[in-house]
Parts: sequence; C-alpha cells; structure tokens
Amino acid sequence: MDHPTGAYSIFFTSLANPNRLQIINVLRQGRKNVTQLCKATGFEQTMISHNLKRLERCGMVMAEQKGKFRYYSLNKETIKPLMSLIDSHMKEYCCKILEEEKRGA
Amino acid sequence: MDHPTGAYSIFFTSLANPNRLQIINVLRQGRKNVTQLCKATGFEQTMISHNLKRLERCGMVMAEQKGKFRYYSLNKETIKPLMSLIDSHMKEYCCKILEEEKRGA
DNA sequence: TCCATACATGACACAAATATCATATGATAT
DNA sequence: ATATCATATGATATTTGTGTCATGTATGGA
Repeated sequence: MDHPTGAYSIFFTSLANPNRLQIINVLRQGRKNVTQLCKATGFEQTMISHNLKRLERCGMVMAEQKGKFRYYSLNKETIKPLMSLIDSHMKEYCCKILEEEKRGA
Repeated sequence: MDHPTGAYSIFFTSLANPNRLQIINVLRQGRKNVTQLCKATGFEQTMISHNLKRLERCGMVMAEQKGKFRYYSLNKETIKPLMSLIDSHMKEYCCKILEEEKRGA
C-alpha cells in the first residue's frame, strides 16, 4: 500500500452502500440510462444520479451521452475480478455474515 | 452478484476507513499484538480493539492468543490481491482522486 | 490472593454519509 | 419559443459510522 489510505478509503466507501451495489448489479446486465436504472431498481431518479456521480468519480462506471439519454456502463475490468475475489473470500471466511444476511438480520 | 448486497456492503464498509486501512498496512509486515499495533500507529488501544473486531468479523484478520497477548495477522489470501487489484484500477481510472490526495485535498 | 498488564465491551457524543426535496440544466419535438 | 422529457445539482434532515470514555474480563507474576 504505497498510496495514502485516504484514496483507498474513498474507493471502498463508494462500494460500501447497498443501493450503489444494487445499481452496479443492474449495470452488470449491460449499459443503461438513468430512467432504465430507476425502473430496474425502484429508486428515485435523484438518488440514482447522485450515486452514479460518485461511482463515476471512482472510475467504477463510465457515462456516454446519446441524445437526451445518458448511458452508464460498468467498468468490467475492475468490477468483475473484484466481485469474484470477494465472493470467494466470503465463501471461505465470512460464513457468519452471509448467514445473518440470509436470515435477514 | 448472487449474494445480498448487504453482505458486500458490510465487507466494503470495513475497508472504507483510513484508520482501519492503516492497521491493515501495519499488519502487512507480519502479525502483531494490540500493544504493538498501538505503538506502530499511535492510535488508542480501545480504538484498535474495536476496529480489529470489525476486521475480524469480515475475515480480514485472524486472532491468536499467546499467553497475555493476542496476536492479529492479516488474511493475505484476500488482502494482497485485493489491494493490487485496486492499485491498478486507481492508476488507470482514478487519477483525479490520487492527485487530490497528494495535494492534500 | 492481590496487583499489574493486556485486551475487550458498552454507551454515548460527535462526525460523516445518505436519501430526499426543491430546483436547475440540457436536449428534443412541436 | 416553449413545453416536455431526461438528468444533474444544492441544501438539508436524518440515518449511520466513529472515536473516546468508563468499565469489564482474562492472564500471569509477586
């Protein structure tokens, strides 16, 4: 870890939120504009935009303007290996957390 | 992402804090007990313990009792690839954040 | 047994993050 | 031009996270 911890902190904080993770999850299917993300998640438009901005700042998503619409796509280079890394970590070391989650704790 | 987003959220939140990241950073040198961590970081004992508990819950660190002392060691299986993944992500996509950090923004 | 050391836990005040509300901007069509 | 749809931005109340203080528990030595 040769960078200041603050940079990491910003990065992780962006992923440390269930709503943002859900947005990310929807974007895994492919790029979507804001309205589509609203429908897919059930979240409000302003909330989506705020959160997308944050994800964009960290390079997790990229935006592309198409007429009236603004399409967001996932940075799969990072997200995919990151998520599978954490998946396998959780399976091995975080049984408790996963069980709590499943029970709805 | 086949797990509930809450589990990921707990995981990332644990890494989304400069003090915890600093603890992790010290543990990279090798296992340490609480007192050693206090000296190395300059943090208070209670704070260290609280944060270690949190990291332990997520499987980021493991504890081992040795007489009066309790040694914590890093789960390198996860931390090492995780950090290098994020390092390369940052270098490629987060130039802005890193510059802000260096300027002390 | 008593004391000191090492560490953990609980409660709470403070700080940061978040969603929401109101509003602004930007694009297209009429 | 202006009305409408799509999205962004700013301010703020509320929720969540954090460090600290006070205190508790465990271990080992005198």
